[in-house]
Amino acid sequence: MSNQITISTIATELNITPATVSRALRDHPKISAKTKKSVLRVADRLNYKRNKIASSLRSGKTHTIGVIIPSAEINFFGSVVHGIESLANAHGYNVLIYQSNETHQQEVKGMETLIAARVDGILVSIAKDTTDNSHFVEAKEKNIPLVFFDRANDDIGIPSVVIDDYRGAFLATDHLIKQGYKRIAHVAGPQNIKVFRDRLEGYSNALQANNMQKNTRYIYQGNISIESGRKAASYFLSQKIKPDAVFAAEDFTALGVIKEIKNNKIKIPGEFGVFGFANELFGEHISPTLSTIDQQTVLMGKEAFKLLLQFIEEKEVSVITQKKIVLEPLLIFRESSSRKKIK
Amino acid sequence: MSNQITISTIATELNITPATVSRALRDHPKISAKTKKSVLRVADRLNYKRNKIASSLRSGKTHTIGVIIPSAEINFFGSVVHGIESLANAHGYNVLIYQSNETHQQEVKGMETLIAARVDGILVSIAKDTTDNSHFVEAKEKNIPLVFFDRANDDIGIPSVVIDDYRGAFLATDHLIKQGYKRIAHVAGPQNIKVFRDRLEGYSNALQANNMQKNTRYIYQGNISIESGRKAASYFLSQKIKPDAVFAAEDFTALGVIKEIKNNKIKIPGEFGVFGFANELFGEHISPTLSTIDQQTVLMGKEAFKLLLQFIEEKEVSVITQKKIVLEPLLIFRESSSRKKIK
DNA sequence: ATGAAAGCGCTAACAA
DNA sequence: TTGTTAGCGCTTTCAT
Repeated sequence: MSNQITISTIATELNITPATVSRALRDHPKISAKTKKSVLRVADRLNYKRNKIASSLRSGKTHTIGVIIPSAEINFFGSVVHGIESLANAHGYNVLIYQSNETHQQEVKGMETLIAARVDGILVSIAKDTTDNSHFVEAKEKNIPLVFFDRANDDIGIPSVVIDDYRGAFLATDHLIKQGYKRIAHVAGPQNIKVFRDRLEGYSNALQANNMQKNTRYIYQGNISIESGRKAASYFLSQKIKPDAVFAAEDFTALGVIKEIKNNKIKIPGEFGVFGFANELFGEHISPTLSTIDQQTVLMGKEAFKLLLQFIEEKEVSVITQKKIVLEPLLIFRESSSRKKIK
Repeated sequence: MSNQITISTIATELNITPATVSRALRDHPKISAKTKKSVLRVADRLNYKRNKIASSLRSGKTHTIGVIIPSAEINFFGSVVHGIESLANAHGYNVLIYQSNETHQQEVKGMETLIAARVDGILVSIAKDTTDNSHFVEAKEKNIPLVFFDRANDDIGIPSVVIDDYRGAFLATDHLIKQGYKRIAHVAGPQNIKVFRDRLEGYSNALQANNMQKNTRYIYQGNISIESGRKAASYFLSQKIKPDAVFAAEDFTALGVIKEIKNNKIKIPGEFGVFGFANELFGEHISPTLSTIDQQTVLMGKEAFKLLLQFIEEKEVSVITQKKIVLEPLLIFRESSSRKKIK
């Protein structure tokens, strides 16, 4: 820790000034090739490493971005972070992670912490609990580059990268209908999160587009868990006219549905169809394999970073402020949604 | 970004010096309660936030730790990061993530980047490809607090938090034997990673402890994938005297084994037993449900951070340098390893 | 209990 | 093309 090599060390050794060393090190155009070479040589020999803290203090740029996710334990976010990180590192940026644990309070704290750390920009996937958006609005007013991914809010002029949840839901529902299922039910996710509202809407409109009646008793309000999938299935089966298929807002819910339906000795697929959403890993390993929708997580992370980088590099943040990147949902057709039982 | 509130702003307003403000803000004992109160009040009113960059530059502490993981996309690491982060934030530390993508080269780059970012300490889970440890040794020599988790190296005097892979493997194998399986095979993981060597050893010793003969034809060198599990199973089934159970070094491998064995119309459990390792999410949702070993990921993350924090706070890094925390593997008995077929 | 002054290491305007 | 000088905002001796 002692005896740090600084630009002064190099300057002294070469009988030039620290400023020249600094310029040479950053390949400043007005420094002679000769000086650059000798500086680089000495720097290399002494194994000099620029002190980024000092550099940040002076330049005001930390080359660090912050990422706020609900939880690193959720596969989806780990995967998006993977995408963010890979591109960020390639561009010389570090990534600070902060978990909101789905609470508004920790999300606010995360914003404060990251801003206090003087990150150059922040990527956020909004917590389930968040209804008050003032912490985002404030950041925006402070001109801190901010981009949402997946869980976005379109109402406060902050750009985002999302997938087309509406379209994914529409296509999944439509697929079930085309397979010949007649009474499609839906297990919805928390409606304060936009992605789940969109999925519900996609489901509804697909019914409508196929001249099928929307039945409120075929919509169950779930909460992203195996258990709520089970409950939804029980509820559906308790009705006089039972649904014969379910589009679940999310894979774990779909899994719960499958378990409960199988418990009742109803055959999936054939007698009953199921479609999920998220392409969780387990989907292709359960029986029946789960039809679902891939959200292009790694790509989403990369696009989010790219968009943020534009904001960081633009002087006028406001210019591209309404930008929104919508990725295609990729439908994955497996056994659970087909009409014929695949053995 | 302009017009930042600094300690000078507060100082001017109160007609005191920045030094006093700085002290008051950090609750320095020799500052009068009255001064503290007024400083705090003004700071609050102006919404002052300490500039951590400047603070770091001056004090030499960034209150940031770095974490190097093979990939954020792997569930296990996401979960450990979750543990690290939760405790780090509670202690006022930020967490910088770096992914090695299992390559030695990126791991070295990660160390350099994090050191350049002046993190206060680094947590590492070693990349699959890494055989040369000089980048760790150098960090140690520079007195940079360093702690390994899960993928550790015991030979270079760096503390670590791991689970007892040997014991987990021993108990899993022993369990299969106690269930009545007679010819237990093993699908090993990459032997340059210590955890997999330990698991192989635990397997071997469990056989020995039960007076069962070790048979090299019952050991298949896999590489942590479904595919290698399938290949291992085919290989085992091709033998004259076939194994009747498999302890797989990892869950995905176990899944591949199960798929292949089922393909051959052999009943699991009953005719064939399978035990995995890692407690991946899918294990409880496949059929048969997978017996496996939980690695206490979140706890591991927390313990790793705690240990690192000790190092950061100790002046003499060398004192506790040989510390090693070994967590208990938690065996999870499900259907795949029982002797009677559970319907 | 507070002030004065120096400086962490780097960058950037201005000069030369 | 290079040097001079002045900080970025904070912390920390050393005085008082």
